[in-house]
Amino acid sequence: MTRRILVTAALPYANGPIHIGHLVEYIQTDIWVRFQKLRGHRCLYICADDTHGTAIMIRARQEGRSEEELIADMREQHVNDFAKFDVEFDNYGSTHSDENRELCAQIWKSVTDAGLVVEKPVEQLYDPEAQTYLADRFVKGTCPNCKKPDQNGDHCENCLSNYTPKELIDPKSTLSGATPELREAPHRFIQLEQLHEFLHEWTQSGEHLQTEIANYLKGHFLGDELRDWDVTRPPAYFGFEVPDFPGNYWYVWFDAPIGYIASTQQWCKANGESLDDWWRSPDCEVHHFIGKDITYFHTLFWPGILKTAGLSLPEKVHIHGFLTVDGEKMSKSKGTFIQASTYADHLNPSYLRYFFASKLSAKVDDLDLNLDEFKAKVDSDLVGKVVNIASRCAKFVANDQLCPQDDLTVWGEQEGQPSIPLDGGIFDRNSMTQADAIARMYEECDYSGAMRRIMMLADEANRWVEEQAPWKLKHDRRQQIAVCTAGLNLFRQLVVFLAPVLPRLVEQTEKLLACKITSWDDAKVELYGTRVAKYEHMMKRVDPQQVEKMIEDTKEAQADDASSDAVDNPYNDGPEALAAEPMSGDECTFDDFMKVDMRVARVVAANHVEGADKLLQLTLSLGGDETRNVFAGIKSVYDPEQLVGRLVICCANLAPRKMRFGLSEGMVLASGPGGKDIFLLNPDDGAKPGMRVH
RNA sequence: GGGGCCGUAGCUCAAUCGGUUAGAGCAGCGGACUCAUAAUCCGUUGGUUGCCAGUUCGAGUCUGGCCGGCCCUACCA
Repeated sequence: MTRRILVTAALPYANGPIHIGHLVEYIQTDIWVRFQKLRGHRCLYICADDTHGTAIMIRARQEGRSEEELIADMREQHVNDFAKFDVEFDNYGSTHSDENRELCAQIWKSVTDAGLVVEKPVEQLYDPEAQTYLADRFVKGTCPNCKKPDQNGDHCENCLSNYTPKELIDPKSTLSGATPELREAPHRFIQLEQLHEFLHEWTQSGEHLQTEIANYLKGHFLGDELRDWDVTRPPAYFGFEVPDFPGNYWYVWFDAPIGYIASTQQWCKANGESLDDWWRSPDCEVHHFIGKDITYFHTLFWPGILKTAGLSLPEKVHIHGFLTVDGEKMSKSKGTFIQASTYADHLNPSYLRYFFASKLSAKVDDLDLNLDEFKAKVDSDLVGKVVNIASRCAKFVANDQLCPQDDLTVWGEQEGQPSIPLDGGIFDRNSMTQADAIARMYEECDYSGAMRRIMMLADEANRWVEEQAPWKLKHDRRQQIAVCTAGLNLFRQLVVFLAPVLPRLVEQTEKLLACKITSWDDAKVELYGTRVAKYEHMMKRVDPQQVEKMIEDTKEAQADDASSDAVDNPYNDGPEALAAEPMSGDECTFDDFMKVDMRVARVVAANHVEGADKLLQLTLSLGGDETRNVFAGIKSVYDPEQLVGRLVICCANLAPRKMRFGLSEGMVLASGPGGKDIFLLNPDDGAKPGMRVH
């Protein structure tokens, strides 16, 4: 039965380039779509740029051009990047389109008519210079709790306390530097709670979501009343004006998912199809692929809206984890924030498609890109196993033809004895049992399982070629061609299995064997008699130098990005630390400095403090009988045992301070923002306790 | 602080409903081969399934606790 399937990947925000983290999703989705198409289903891959919101507005202002210019530019970049990785959309739209404006209006009307919309006043900080309301992340000020300056609008990195931006002392807008004012404006909300029962049922039915996601929603949201969702913003805002609420705009998250439908609409117009066949038909399955960060929107808010508007609910929301590089979150300062274009400048995109496929499962787990593993996997699996089969067979039949069907059969010695296939039945076994098993894994998004199985088959094929040793059959040309024909058929079968992942390998194979691959069932049909082209390498091993260059380029791009006037230094230290804690403007006189008496000290005892979360109690020796009892907030990083005996720097004449746990008679010098990042200062070898620091 | 997910060989991952002696690939080690891109093939080393208890005829799998890691969230979800 032919299915009708509409597939979306999340809309990338038009505020930055595509990086390899994004690509996990677009490649995962692309593989699934290519698989469905290969199976003969009608399948659309729909995506678009997400273009609205304050961030785009601000950026356009900073660049001195219109939002439209900015997003047009960005869209072109995104489309180029995706194309480099063979991510093939049926339509790539934009949320800033006429189609989307109309659909937003229609859906808004449905939601309003259903009685889900209410208006409530909202107090928010307003930047009078930039003339816009400020989201928390656009406000900085002094923490009301610990008085630390330059903290974020909603929480303090120093004392970890939380507050609202209006509690901040001396708040400043990060957009203009102006002091924001507290203003009130009406917002429209969607009362999701009215859909509670439906959402509970839909999310918990076990059909539409991975179990861990269903559990998460149940534990986190569905146990309580669902909060009203604030879906409009007062000016200035870049977005669509709400028709029945003049001067106000839909919040970007209202119109973004509707962009899926708008982009489909564009495709329908271009192809003479009806939108209702894709979004209002029980015969069409809608599948969303998203990252776990936007779970809430796609599993509660979005189904609620679709249900209310009478549109198709997703058959499935496929949620994946984040990409880490070498086990850690991608980080600009570590040079692991690799952009798609930077990767494509140096390495073959097929490598990444295969690597991701080999690591993706149907679970929400994060997936790690370890560059050593990346090289090992690509070299071993793709070059050593799969491509190798072609490489070792094709040259014996180059510019010749594959043998006829009869030559692939080994007849019994005597009349009446059964015949067996030359390959011992490998091809038939694969097409009868393996093809379906692998297809099931693709369908269930268990790509890693599929890749594992395909590699097993590649091993088997290599073993068979080894046994047959076509290179030893020079005396028997006919047999040599027959063996190579069987080998190349095994190879081609594997290429069909890998076709969703490696479209370029498909093209190369089509050229080599002069026969198109258009369907999954091509894996079940052997090829005879076609002409074989001269063999050329289909894929090279990963060049470590290129990997190296990619990382270097990434670091450079980051450095350019961070500070254009930075002094040339080879260490690539990022500006983040300084930015997080700007330098004091006040000058310190020599006398001021001399007032602080810093000494080398040895930790002679260190203990946990009962009842204290962050403190350790240290006994410092300044040599002789001179000791200091000091409480230091370094428990999160240091164990008492590892501290005893080591040298530290302490401020010896700090006024003693009574603390809850006792008297602290000094301060141990350390650096870092706190939390897991605390670094004790220590003197070089040779220093003696009691020495003064000048 | 609240919640979720995870922990299996050096690395990446399997293991159906709880069911035989926990399996693969890579890396390592020993050999073979030389058609193939230092590719391939054969053999082999390697695990107290994070720890402790419980349920069971039987636990990697179920329950409780502990340890460790990751993530979300902390009233714009």
